[in-house]
Amino acid sequence: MDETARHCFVNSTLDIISGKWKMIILFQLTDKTLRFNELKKQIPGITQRVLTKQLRELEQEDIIERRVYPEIPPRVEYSISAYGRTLQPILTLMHEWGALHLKRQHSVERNQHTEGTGFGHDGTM
Amino acid sequence: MDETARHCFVNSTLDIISGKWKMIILFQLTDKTLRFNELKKQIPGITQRVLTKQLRELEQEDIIERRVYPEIPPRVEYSISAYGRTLQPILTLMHEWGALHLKRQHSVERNQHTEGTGFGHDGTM
DNA sequence: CGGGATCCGGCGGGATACTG
DNA sequence: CAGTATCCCGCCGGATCCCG
Repeated sequence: MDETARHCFVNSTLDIISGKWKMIILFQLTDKTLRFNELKKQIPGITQRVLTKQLRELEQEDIIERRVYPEIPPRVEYSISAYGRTLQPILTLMHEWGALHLKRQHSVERNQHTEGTGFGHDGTM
Repeated sequence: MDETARHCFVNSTLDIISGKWKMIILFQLTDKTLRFNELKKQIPGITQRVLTKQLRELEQEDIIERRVYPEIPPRVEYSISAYGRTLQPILTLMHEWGALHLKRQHSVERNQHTEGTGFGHDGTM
């Protein structure tokens, strides 16, 4: 089970961070604690139902912490857990790679409509 | 566009490597070139249609290369591109984190059925 | 051999209304 | 305020058949 199923480990990580709004949620919570509606305001376009679901999934994996204050009206605060912070190196790498990738995509598009079929084959980025 | 949309870059990376069979495909191709049916044999459970689709998606992002030999019967070989190899640091990190995460999950399960409600709160993994 | 064409089910995500 | 409860839809992945 060494060479055989390495992709399983990668996929278990992917399962946790895959989700349309998970990344923006994690970024919002990296440096601050937020209440449910504060979080919702920071994420335009998301609905309560979906925000709740994504938060529950992250909470279930111990990536974030949910603290409920027994008050009226209710107050619920979300924050990143210590365990969740261990994801940061991965997210940093993915952030850098993604930025380069988008740049690369743009240059490819430019080449395609200026050269037609010609290719540089540089591949060195 | 610095603090605002970092998650977009991460998501652009996620979009590329997310896909039920992408990881196992990449691992199969890391150290060797494979023909279509060879690849299919190495990935039990996948269908031709889906394998073709995942390969096309990876090819479109320049992660893998597809070489067609104009022979009869046809021969098509797939291999990782130089650009695809730039993903390796990310995959390595995700592999390590995922392995630790699975271990952690197991210990949590053990604690839950031996202690019931008691929690160690160690969080130190 | 390496696909493409067609059909299909499940699930992630969304819109809306209601509630302790 | 911070959710649940319904209903709904698009898309990814799967099964099956056909083709140069």
